[in-house]
Amino acid sequence: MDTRITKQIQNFNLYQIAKSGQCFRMSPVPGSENPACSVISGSHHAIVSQEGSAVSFFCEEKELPFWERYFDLETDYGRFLAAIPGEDAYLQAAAAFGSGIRILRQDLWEMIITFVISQQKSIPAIKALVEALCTRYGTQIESFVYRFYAFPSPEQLNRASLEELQALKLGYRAKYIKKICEDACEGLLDLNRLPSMGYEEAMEYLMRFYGIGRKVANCVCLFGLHQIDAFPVDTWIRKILLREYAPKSRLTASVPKTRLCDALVEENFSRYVGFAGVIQQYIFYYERQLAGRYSKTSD
DNA sequence: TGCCAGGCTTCAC
DNA sequence: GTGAAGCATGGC
Repeated sequence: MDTRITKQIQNFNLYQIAKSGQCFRMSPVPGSENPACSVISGSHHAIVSQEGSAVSFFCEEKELPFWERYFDLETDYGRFLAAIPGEDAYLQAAAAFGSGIRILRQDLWEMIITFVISQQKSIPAIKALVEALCTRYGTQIESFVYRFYAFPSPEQLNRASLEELQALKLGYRAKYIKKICEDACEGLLDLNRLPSMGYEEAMEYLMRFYGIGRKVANCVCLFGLHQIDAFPVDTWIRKILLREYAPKSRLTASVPKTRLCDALVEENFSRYVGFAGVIQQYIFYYERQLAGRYSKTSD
């Protein structure tokens, strides 16, 4: 039994969420009246549309609680926006620009594989590879609207040989994914343990696995475990830190840029206890959207 | 052709 | 412990 529920939600923008680079299976529905997106997470599917603060969820009735949790509807994001100090003009502008972003509560396993894939890839390329994995190894599901492929389980994905993964053009990431699948199937990577861990413990645990470094582990923590103190530093965030937060004297000093970025995150963003990851998403989205205005690199 | 993309592992020092 | 090199692929 499918249903349509409309809710009034503040600080929610479907378009911004879809473009925020945290999810890769959320796509605009062509020809829809209001901005509408098809969203797939794990083996769940919904159509979500928005008109002003009215957000409508089209899904099977029993799935509604899943999507309420997925979009983190219980959290007051206005509180985070209000906590940004006026003296940080860049952050003020970024937060105002992306004030409808939410940190999605996504599937842990899907986040691990997706962000291993994300290394040195553009967002459109990541989407294409994730979709290829789902189509090739995921279970086909008849939704209330159409057919789609669920994200493959560890067991399903582990059926792929290294050669098959390489054939999907995963490049050097293929061997990482193969090993992580083996570890997950053998219980070495215990997906049930991670949700009960704190941020530091989860980071340390995730980084033990082949192909998961600090940035990927942070993304998994933020988007798969809802550890919203996680602050992933990728090439875009690094660019912002060095341009907006590093005085010239520190740029010319002989301190390696990676170390400087660590210090800049600590000095400028550690104050946002309990929502640093939200702040990170604001600046990531802002930077990418502004870059997209001047080039076609942004999807 | 060269650079860049939600980086990581390996290796030399 | 640290920094550079090498890694696959596609888009611009």
